[in-house]
Amino acid sequence: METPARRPTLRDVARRAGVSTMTVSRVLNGGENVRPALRRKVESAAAELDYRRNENARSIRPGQRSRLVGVIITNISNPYYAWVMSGIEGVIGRSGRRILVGISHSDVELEKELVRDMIGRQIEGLIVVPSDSGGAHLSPARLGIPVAIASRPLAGIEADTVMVDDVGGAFEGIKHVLDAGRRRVAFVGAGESVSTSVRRLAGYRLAHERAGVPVFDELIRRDANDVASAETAVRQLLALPEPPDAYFTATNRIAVGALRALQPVAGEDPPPLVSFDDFDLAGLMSYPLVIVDHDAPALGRTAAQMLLRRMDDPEPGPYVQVTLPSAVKRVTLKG
Amino acid sequence: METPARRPTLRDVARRAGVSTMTVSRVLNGGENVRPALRRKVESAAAELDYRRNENARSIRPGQRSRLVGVIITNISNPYYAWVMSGIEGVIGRSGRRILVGISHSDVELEKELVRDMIGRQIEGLIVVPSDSGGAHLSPARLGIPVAIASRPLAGIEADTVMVDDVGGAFEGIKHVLDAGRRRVAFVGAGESVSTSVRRLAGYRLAHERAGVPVFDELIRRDANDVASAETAVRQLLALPEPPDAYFTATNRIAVGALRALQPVAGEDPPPLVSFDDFDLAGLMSYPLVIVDHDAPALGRTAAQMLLRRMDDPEPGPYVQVTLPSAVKRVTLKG
DNA sequence: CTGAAAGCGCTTACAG
DNA sequence: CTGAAAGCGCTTACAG
Repeated sequence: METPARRPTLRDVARRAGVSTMTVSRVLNGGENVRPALRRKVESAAAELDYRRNENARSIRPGQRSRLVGVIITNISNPYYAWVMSGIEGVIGRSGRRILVGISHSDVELEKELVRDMIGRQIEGLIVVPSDSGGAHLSPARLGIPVAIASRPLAGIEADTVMVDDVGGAFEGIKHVLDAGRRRVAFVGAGESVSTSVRRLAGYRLAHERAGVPVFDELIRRDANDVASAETAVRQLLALPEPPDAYFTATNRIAVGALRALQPVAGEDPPPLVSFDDFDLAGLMSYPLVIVDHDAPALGRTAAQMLLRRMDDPEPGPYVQVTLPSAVKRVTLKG
Repeated sequence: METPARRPTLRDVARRAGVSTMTVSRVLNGGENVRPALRRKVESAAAELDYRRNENARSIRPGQRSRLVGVIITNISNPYYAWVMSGIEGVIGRSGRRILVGISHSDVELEKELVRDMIGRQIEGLIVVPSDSGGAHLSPARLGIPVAIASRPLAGIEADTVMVDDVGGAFEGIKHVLDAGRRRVAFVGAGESVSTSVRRLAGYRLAHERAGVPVFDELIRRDANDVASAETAVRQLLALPEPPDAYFTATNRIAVGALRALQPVAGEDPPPLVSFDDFDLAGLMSYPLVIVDHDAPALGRTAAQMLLRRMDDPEPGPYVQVTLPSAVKRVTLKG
């Protein structure tokens, strides 16, 4: 076993180079106003010791920025959020900042605790895919740092927000199957606490209203959150006396579950599936599909850009709300 | 515009509660040996100010732990790594620690920079899916903190390592199609720098050797890293004078690309596809598949557990190398 | 049970 | 160009 190996400090480097700590600090911060000879001495002393500045110590001085951004998402194992994260990381990483990541598992209490902890770690800004529609604990005014909200708008919170055109995308997708003559379109999504689902349901209703087609409550399932619960919900819809003649699924995970239930029993003219969000291999499925898609990495990139703008600019102006487009991307219905 | 809002400090709380900073510190650290009356005063002062301790300032004292773990992965948009991350997060989060995340994009220089930066931020431990097979910069002895390597073993590095039984899984999958009479099995994977691919190729060769079936170099493609490059490689294999009668793909992303090339031209008896890694909807594909699977979250969980053990135990003993099983999980070949 | 002093690793004025 | 002093927000001994 080696000894606990205290990490070298500024002072160690100074001692080794035979200069004051101030000179080392100057060299580390760009080396302005330091004689080249001294600078070289310091640089080689630092290299020999494998010295790495303690960023935490540095950042306790007021005015010093931590170069740390907090990102809280609800769920990392869902590929959709992984894509959002990828978009965030690209922008934040390129700005030379690091990411402190937290997973809320859609639990508001955990989300609050994550925020508090991150604030304690001196994040300069926060990007959140909120676990709920409420949330005064996410207010930038209260936290004292910029906040960008991704994916869902938050009631009564002043913060930059980016989301997807859920209503418009769902509307377009549903319209597609209504135009094709379908009259009993099922909605399979999550409950009222998931505001993307709420808005996609609004698009569903709107499309029916515009087309003058009645909505049947028995076809609306709001208890599907993942692959398994979606599969169950669709099986139950299939068992109705008068089953749906088309399906709308509010996320790609729900679409996967729905397909597991639908494909095995697909007959001559299977009820088409309208999926909000694309998924791998959608293009190879023999099952009739309408894919409503949007750009998940762009959601992350936009949130990150809004955050950086507000972090860098002391007078960034009023909060903005950006809605990214979502539209029917691919259709594999016959005819 | 509100004022820049200096965050409240220990001193602010002390002043408001009419006590010394020491008393506040004691209350914050559990409240042992503080008169209940004072403790309550401090607690309400802290609550009123919405005080949050500056963890960075706290952690500069020697002996104080940062409760921060670094995680570096090569790629976050690949669902496989998102699953690994999910496993890591579950274990680390439950231990009350936070995650500083870095994406190396398989770039060794960026990986080095990320490590250096994270060390500067006082991480207590590091989990890495390495971008390459080398890497003295990942040595725990050099870094002075525990390191857990996930997914690929690193030559000449003393560190806890967890990986998947690549050789065994590939062997079993290939054996399956050789037993079914296939004699020209293509290998589609990445190059020598991706050691999982290297080991899966070893399993491929071993299965051929054991079965006494020759390996044809023209059927081995090591230039597939993602969906698009895999699709291209398989198209070129299909154009060979004597095309393969089966395919092995080294990852699920490669499988998706291969399917895009194979399914549209599938005839009577399409060449079966052996995929290392499961993927969504594999169970619904009409294309003949052999799925070799392993537990990606378990890879992350195991790495995190190995790291925590070494972080908490000053004498954790010699480094361990854990190999998680991988086996044929599902077969949709006819007959 | 409570607090004044010293110090963690670094940087910001301020002298020279 | 260089460094001694003071201080960031916190905690660790040490007195009382």
